This record gives sequence, structure tokens and C-alpha cells, in this order.
Amino acid sequence: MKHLPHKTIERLSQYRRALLLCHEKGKSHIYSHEIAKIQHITAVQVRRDLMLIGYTGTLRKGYNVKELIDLIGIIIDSEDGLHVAIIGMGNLGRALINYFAGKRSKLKIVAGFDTNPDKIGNTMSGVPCYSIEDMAKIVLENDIKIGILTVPADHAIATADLLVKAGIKGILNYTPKPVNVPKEVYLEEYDMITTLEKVAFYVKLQEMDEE
Amino acid sequence: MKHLPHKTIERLSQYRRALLLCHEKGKSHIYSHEIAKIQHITAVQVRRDLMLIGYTGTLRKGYNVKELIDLIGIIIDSEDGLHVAIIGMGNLGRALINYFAGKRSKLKIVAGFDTNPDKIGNTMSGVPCYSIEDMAKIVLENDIKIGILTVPADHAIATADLLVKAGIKGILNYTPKPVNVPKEVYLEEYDMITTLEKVAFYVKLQEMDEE
DNA sequence: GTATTTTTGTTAAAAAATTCACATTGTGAA
DNA sequence: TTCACAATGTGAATTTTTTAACAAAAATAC
Ligand SMILES: NC(=O)c1ccc[n+]([C@@H]2O[C@H](COP(=O)([O-])OP(=O)(O)OC[C@H]3O[C@@H](n4cnc5c(N)ncnc54)[C@H](O)[C@@H]3O)[C@@H](O)[C@H]2O)c1
Ligand SMILES: NC(=O)c1ccc[n+]([C@@H]2O[C@H](COP(=O)([O-])OP(=O)(O)OC[C@H]3O[C@@H](n4cnc5c(N)ncnc54)[C@H](O)[C@@H]3O)[C@@H](O)[C@H]2O)c1
Repeated sequence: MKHLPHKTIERLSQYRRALLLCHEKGKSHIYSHEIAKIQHITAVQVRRDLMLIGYTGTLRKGYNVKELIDLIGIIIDSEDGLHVAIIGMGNLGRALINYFAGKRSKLKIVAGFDTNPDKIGNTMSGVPCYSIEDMAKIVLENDIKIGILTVPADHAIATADLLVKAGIKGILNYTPKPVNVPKEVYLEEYDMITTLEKVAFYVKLQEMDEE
Repeated sequence: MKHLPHKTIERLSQYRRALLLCHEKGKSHIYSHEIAKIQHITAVQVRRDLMLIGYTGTLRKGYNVKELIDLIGIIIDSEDGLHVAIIGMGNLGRALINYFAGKRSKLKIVAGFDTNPDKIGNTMSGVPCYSIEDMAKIVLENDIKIGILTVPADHAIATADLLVKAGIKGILNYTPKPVNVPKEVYLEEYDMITTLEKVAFYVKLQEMDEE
């Protein structure tokens, strides 16, 4: 397998999420068009993605749910799991910790960081909150590879720099301030307002078309 | 202007966010490569996007920040603004309301919905919380066009159906359960775990390459 | 046992998005 | 003035992503 498209990676994660639900419900096989329906895409798209990862279904029976879950895991997960930290234990940081807690996954939130002395030293949903001062040390000790940035926007850039200095390998930035990282650090930025504005644009477009 | 690419719409929103900051700082003009730097894309990409919306900069001086902000507004915003509701006033719902509060924008969160009697009747950051039972009425009365779904995953599908019945035009689904809507309703789904798994994949890839 | 249906896997085509390459031109320096 | 530079704007080329089309084969129907 040479090189998976970006979009395929995202979809594989989504397929797995859907497949896990099917598996829980006791479904042993699934057709490409069933997966497609759930994800609002086409069956060809699904088959193409699975082709790219080299998975072969059974003709007329579809794909083996369990096998496919496992294969997707082999492709996208790190074998030994991967440690994650949240920087900024405010509304969004807490919400995320809460959301992740309990999700058994190769990704584990093992630390939070904050500057607020009232938060430092406590744990939230089992995740200890450390002082930002100790970041380098904690990142090293816990082999943390990914940081989720949920500090106030004005501290985003400085905090991203700290993360890079601490040796983090990937950053997921939820603040609305784009940050800069060296090219060996993988960066993903997401702003909810952008998404909402996109929805709004297409709603407006549709209304204009109706006229 | 015939038809803007999906990606261009997202970037326009991001450009505007960056431009607003520049404007606040008193910067009157900006070059395509400056915008590009902020957004981690190429200058050609920026120029192409602006070409598509028909904006023309000044040679050697760049783009007029104020003018461009206004033009992007004309393209992506609805003239009279657009009302938004949050369904599920839990961790994430509250965090979002908090985040949006005060952002002056054409998009305004005007209502929240919940099933918890302790929450119904209160306001959060100025947004009143209504019973989900009253959704149809409130949506109509307040001309709400977009719903942000932040209910527990198991209620996502039923709640999306309610929104559609209430006459909503766009849904932004933050739950990990894909929902179904008729084709005249614009749907955008986002799962933070997918994004995190994507970051993790590329981190893993980089580590493998290093070996 | 043959035909029909249904589903996979894949090659080829199309569409969408990005980048290249470069003509154009305003600005400032020599 | 003339030259070199630095920026925009865009047609063409390239790359990426999606979709169409269809052969192959298993299951089912008759
Ligand atoms: N709330 C949302 O739904 C939402 C959505 C999208 C983006 N965001 C963005 O996410 C960020 C956080 O939002 P929030 O609502 O959680 O804000 P918040 O104010 O509730 O939380 C911020 C936290 O960061 C801590 N902090 C401050 N400075 C810090 C520093 N230098 N290092 C580490 N921690 C620091 C604060 O003590 C606080 O606990 C903001 O940038 C916001 O724009 C929020
Ligand atoms: N917390 C996060 O960071 C996060 C991130 C991504 C996605 N999500 C998803 O967002 C959703 C909400 O997460 P949360 O952490 O805010 O959960 P939460 O339990 O804190 O909040 C859910 C809220 O929805 C209300 N509710 C329950 N049933 C309802 C119904 N039928 N109609 C309306 N309201 C109802 C509850 O009373 C509660 O206030 C979940 O689906 C979760 O998976 C959360």
C-alpha cells in the first residue's frame, strides 16, 4: 500500500465508528451500500477505500465486520497506542476529556495542562491537570505525542510553541488562531465558526435557489 | 459568479477571521502571501479564491483589508443574519454558547433546547433554554434556520428528525452518530475523534518514515 | 441445471482542486 | 528615464478525488 488519500483516512475512521456499532449489535457482515448509507456517501466510494487498504469482502455477502474493524485498526492506529494531552482545561477542554473518557481506543488522554492554580493538581474525569510549567517534563515522562489546544485564543501561538519545544509530534488546534509549527509536526486546525458559516452559506444558497 | 468550490467557502470564512484581526490591528492592506502564511496554504490558492469571488487587489500593494472583509461578508453571509439553535445544553452545548456569545456576526444563537427540567427555563450566557417539546413553536417564532446538535449520541437521530419536522434548513451534527435528513436540509457532521485519529495516523506515519 | 439477481473489485473516465508558469504592471532605485 | 523587482491575475497543466461502467462470481429462483 503506497499512499492513502487524506480523505480516505478520515473515512476509514468513520467507517470503523459505524462498524463498531454494527458489531455491538451482533451484525457479522455488511455491504458497501450499507456503510455508504450511514456515511452519506456512495457505495463505490466505500469499495474504493477498502480496495486501497487491500481488504477483500465476500461476494454476495459483503464485508466481515470484525475483520474490517481490525484491519482499519492496523492501518490507522499506532500499535502501542498513543498518548494525548489537552492544553487548557476550560469549557472545551473539559468537554473533550469527558467525551473521550471511557472510549477504549488506542488514543488516550493522559494529561491536562493549565495556568490556573485552582485547576492544577486536580484531576478531571481521571485526567490529572498539571502546570504548564511542567509541560516538557510531563510530555517526556508520559511519552505524549499529541496535544489538543484549547487555551484562550490569545495564548494559542505561545502555547503551540511550548508544545513543539516539549517535543510533541502532532497538534490539534481548536482555537480560532492559526499557529505555526515546524514541518515535522503534524498540524490540524478546526474552527467551529468556519463550519457553521459554511452551513449557513449553503442554507442561504438553497433559499436563494428556491426563489 | 457561477459556483464556488466547497473548499473555497471554508477558506473564505478563514480568510475573513484572519482579516478581521489584521483590521483590528490597523493594517489596511495585505498581500496574498501574508494571508497564505497565516492559513498554511499557498499564495496562488489565495489569489485563485479571491479571483473566484471577483475581488481585485492593487498591484504591488495587495488587498484592501476592509473591502475584502466586506466582500466576503456579502458572499457568505445572509443579508439579514441567520438564527441558530443549540439542541442539548450539556458540556459541549454550553461551551459552544459561551464561545459564540459576544461574537458579533450574522449568525446568532437565539435558543437552546434540552429535556432536563432543571435547565429548561434558565438562560445560559443570555441564551434561553426551552423544552424540546416546544421546538416547532420556538423555531417558527424565532425564524431559526440552523440547529447545532449536541445531544447524547443515542438521541441524535430522533432529535435530528424533530429538527427537520420543525422546519430547520441546516444541521451541524457534533454527535458521533450520523443522522439522516431530506436532501433539502443541508447537513454537516463533525466528529472530534475522527480528526484526532487523523492526526494520530500522520504522527505514526512520520515516525515510521524516520526509522 | 440454467437464468437472474446482487454484490464485489477495478479500470477508465470525469470532476474537483491545486499548482505551475508567466504575462502584466505599479513602484522605487540607480 | 530606465531597470529591476515584487506583486497580481489567470490560462494551462497537474494532481487528487470521485464517479461511471462493467466483468466476474456467488446466491437464489425457477
Ligand atoms: N467553547 C467552545 O465551544 C469553543 C469552540 C471552539 C473553539 N473554542 C476555543 O477554544 C479555546 C478554549 O475555549 P473555552 O471555552 O474552553 O475557554 P475557557 O476560558 O473556558 O478555557 C480556557 C482554559 O485555558 C486556561 N489557560 C489560560 N491561559 C493558559 C495558558 N497560557 N496555558 C494553559 N492554559 C491556559 C484557563 O485557565 C482555562 O482553564 C478558545 O480559544 C476558544 O476560542 C472554544
Ligand atoms: N463533550 C465533547 O467534547 C464532545 C465532543 C464531541 C462530540 N460530543 C458529542 O456531543 C454530544 C453532547 O456531549 P456533551 O458532553 O455535551 O454531553 P452532555 O451529557 O453533557 O450533554 C447532553 C445534554 O443533552 C440533554 N439531552 C438529553 N437528551 C436530550 C434530548 N432528547 N433532547 C434534547 N436534549 C437532550 C441533556 O439533558 C444534556 O444537557 C454527545 O453526543 C457527544 O458524543 C461531545
